[in-house]
Amino acid sequence: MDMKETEPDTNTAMPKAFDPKAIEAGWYARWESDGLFVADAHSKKPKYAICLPPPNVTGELHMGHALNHTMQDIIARYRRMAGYEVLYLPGTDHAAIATQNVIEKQLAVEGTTKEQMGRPAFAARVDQWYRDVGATMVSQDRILGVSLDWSRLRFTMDPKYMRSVMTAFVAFYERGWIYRAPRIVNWCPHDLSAISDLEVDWQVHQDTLYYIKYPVQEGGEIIVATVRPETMLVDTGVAVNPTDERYRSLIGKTAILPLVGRKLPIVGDEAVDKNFGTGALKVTPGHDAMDYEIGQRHSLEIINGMHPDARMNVPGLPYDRLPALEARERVVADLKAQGFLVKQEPYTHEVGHCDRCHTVIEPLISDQWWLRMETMRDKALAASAAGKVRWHPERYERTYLDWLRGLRDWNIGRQLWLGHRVPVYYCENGHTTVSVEPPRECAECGSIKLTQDPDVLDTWFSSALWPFATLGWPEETDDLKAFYPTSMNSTAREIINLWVSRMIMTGLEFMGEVPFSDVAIHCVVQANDGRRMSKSLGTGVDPRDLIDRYGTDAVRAWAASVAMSSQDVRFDESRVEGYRRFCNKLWNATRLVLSSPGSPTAVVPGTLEVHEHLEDRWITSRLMYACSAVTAGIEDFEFQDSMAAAYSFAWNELCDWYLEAAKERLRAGDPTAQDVAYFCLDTVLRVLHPFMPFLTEELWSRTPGHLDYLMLAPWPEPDGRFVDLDAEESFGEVMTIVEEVRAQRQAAGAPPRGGSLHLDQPIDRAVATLAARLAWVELVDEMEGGTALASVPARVTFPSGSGDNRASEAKREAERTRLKLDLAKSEGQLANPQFLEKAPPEIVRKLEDRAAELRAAIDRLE
RNA sequence: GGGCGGCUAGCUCAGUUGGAAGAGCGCCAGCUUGACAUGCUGGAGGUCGGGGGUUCGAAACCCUCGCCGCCCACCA
Repeated sequence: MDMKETEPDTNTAMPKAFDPKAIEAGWYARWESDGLFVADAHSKKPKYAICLPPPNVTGELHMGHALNHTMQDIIARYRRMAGYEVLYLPGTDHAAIATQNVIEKQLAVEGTTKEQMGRPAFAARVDQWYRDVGATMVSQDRILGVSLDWSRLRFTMDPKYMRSVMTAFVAFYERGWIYRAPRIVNWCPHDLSAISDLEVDWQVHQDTLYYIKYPVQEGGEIIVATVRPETMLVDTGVAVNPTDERYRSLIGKTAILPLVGRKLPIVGDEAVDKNFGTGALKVTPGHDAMDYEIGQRHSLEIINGMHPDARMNVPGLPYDRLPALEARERVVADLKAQGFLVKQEPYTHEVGHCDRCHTVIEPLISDQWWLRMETMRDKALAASAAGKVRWHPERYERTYLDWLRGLRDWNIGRQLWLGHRVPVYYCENGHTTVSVEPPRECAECGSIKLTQDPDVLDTWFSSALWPFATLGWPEETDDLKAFYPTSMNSTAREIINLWVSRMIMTGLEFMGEVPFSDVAIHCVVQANDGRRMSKSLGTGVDPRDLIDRYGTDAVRAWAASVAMSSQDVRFDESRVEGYRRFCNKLWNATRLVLSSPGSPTAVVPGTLEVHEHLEDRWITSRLMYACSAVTAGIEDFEFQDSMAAAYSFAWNELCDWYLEAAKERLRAGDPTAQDVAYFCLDTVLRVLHPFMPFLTEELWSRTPGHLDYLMLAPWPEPDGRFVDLDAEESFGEVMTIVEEVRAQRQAAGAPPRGGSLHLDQPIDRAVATLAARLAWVELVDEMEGGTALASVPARVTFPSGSGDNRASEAKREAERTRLKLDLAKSEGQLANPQFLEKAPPEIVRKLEDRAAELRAAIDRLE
């Protein structure tokens, strides 16, 4: 924007328009350098703690971060103002598998691979990345105005944090919950690692279902169906449902595997679905989880038919070392040639992909580290039953509990190049030593020739410890004592099970208490066409672009207004723009009040008597309402309600009505008007500060008597003395009259100001004078003709057009029709005896009042 | 396969115990009104996804169907 447009006004020294860029960085730097974000573990105040969900150090702040960090910062700032000692702790996550993939992609662009670089060079590259990108992500939260305690910045690969991770591993190991065992796992052929069930991304595939004939040794044949014919090469059985009449006689017989010749026992197993395919299942225990279990039940042989890179491992067969898909084609061709392929049909199903590199997952047998979850699961279930964790919205508690109830052992080992190495050491004599610090010698035989297990831990293993590892656990630090359990956690619903559930379990296990009492799940922002926001689809919106164009406060206000409002929301830029206008509106409202002459009489706004003027009584009453509504919205995690209440108060009540009503008094330096205006501004800036920290701090600093920070100002408590329902009712009448006169004026084509209002019957004098003033008409004692109003017994005339031209008459006619229609509806309902009998009396009375008003209005118009 | 959420004005969304349908944007008309044209004023626009039911009364509660989206799940 051209700065010339915003030249200072001589009266106020405030530019005409709010320019976010001019103030944001300055305020953040001042808050930070004055230590306003730093928590004091020794404070006597009640504590409120939030550990920022550590963003993966894989890139940049996205929309999810913007929503989540805004939400948390709203709460952190609110709690500080409300008298709490707030710890809002930042950090980042090394995100082993995700980071490895990001860096591998960069290497590919550079024409190299991590294998070519070797481990040490790759590790150095990763360290450099963590330093650079970690710094970038920190700066992004500063731009967002997030009041994080940077003195306590944590990283999951920090030496202290690693010690926490090792301690947890050893503790689990010593409880006997960690074990190593071969099982079917989700194997990613690209990352050459196992991943957990939760890291598998299921995608719909259009595939082919092949029906293959297996001859039976004792005579006849059995036909099986499969989408992965290449796996038949390592089939070790055929299964049918024991209740299936078609196949019952075959159980116990032997099938001959085509192309291979292996003898396959035919077994009966309940797991087989009679209605799928032919009802007969080829059993491949080495490459399918269900087959593995069937195999276990019937002691079938397990053959591993695949190398880690998804090439076939079938020595002696022509398919050996072929990639799975090529092998599939060859197998199908050979089956067809030899007459074993009965038929093939299109088949739609879901196929697991690695959620980080999107490679198709191959289920295969692998020796892995497992963590038993039973005890922790039971403690977590008990904690929920005891109401220790409140979910917002509540329905997500069930999502969490359902998953928890079906929980199985967690595969915590990964075969990646980066991450926390498993603290397990082997000696040359085959002994195992598990210890937090690298041991000097074998615990059993004293051998000093030790090698560490090559596996690293699942990233989520370390994230699971976040709420207490960041506070120093296992040391009994002051922070840990002061701030654990923390108060709230908020995140995206997709990691409820991956992360939130595991924090609850480890928190209960190691700290004996749930890690936080509230969990808030924010919505997902979709692209404006309803698709997922993603960089690769080109549907992403970068929060920094928005901040650039609309300012941080507008983006935060928007984030607050959508984050908890529903499950998903489509991105609508016009809403962000709307909040930018709101910022500007507040800016100019402040400018108006500041331009009133003299200095405010009241040192503390809101301390003068406000009885004299109706508008003063009204706006202060509305202020109390708005103030309570904003507070309730934050307390209830319904930030959209807070924003709506503050917005409509500030714009539709304070600016549209109060400032218009009090403008002349302000210009005249009326102390009460100034007091009320400053009171409203002061309060609304306070309650908006958590949502729009920069603008509110700037405006507050410009209003008289504010040398300190708004950020440190107390949260306003509604004062019952200002609640004035009579004033609200009277002012409501003013608004009705003013709006009707305005409408009549426009219908008459009259100029914006001028004209007369005559009361045919007396009404409240204060209402009449205020209404006349706001409607720009003169209250007169005598009047000939004129246009009758429906809302009050009064007539109005305007300078030119005099209120009786055709447009005006048409409008009056339409109004009469509408009123009559309404009256007919009301009377109809009042004529219904069942309504009179069964509806609550106050509802009946309300309707009667309304009918009476309608009749009066119709009379006036006729 | 199970579960959850959504379907309200042209668009994006509010509507908390059932008691006269709302906002922002867009649209139309009028305003260089001494805070703001990032503004002000007036206005048009909705049988609240379809169909049943409960009730004096349903956008809201129940049933059912239809789309859209998400989560969970070892049916080849």
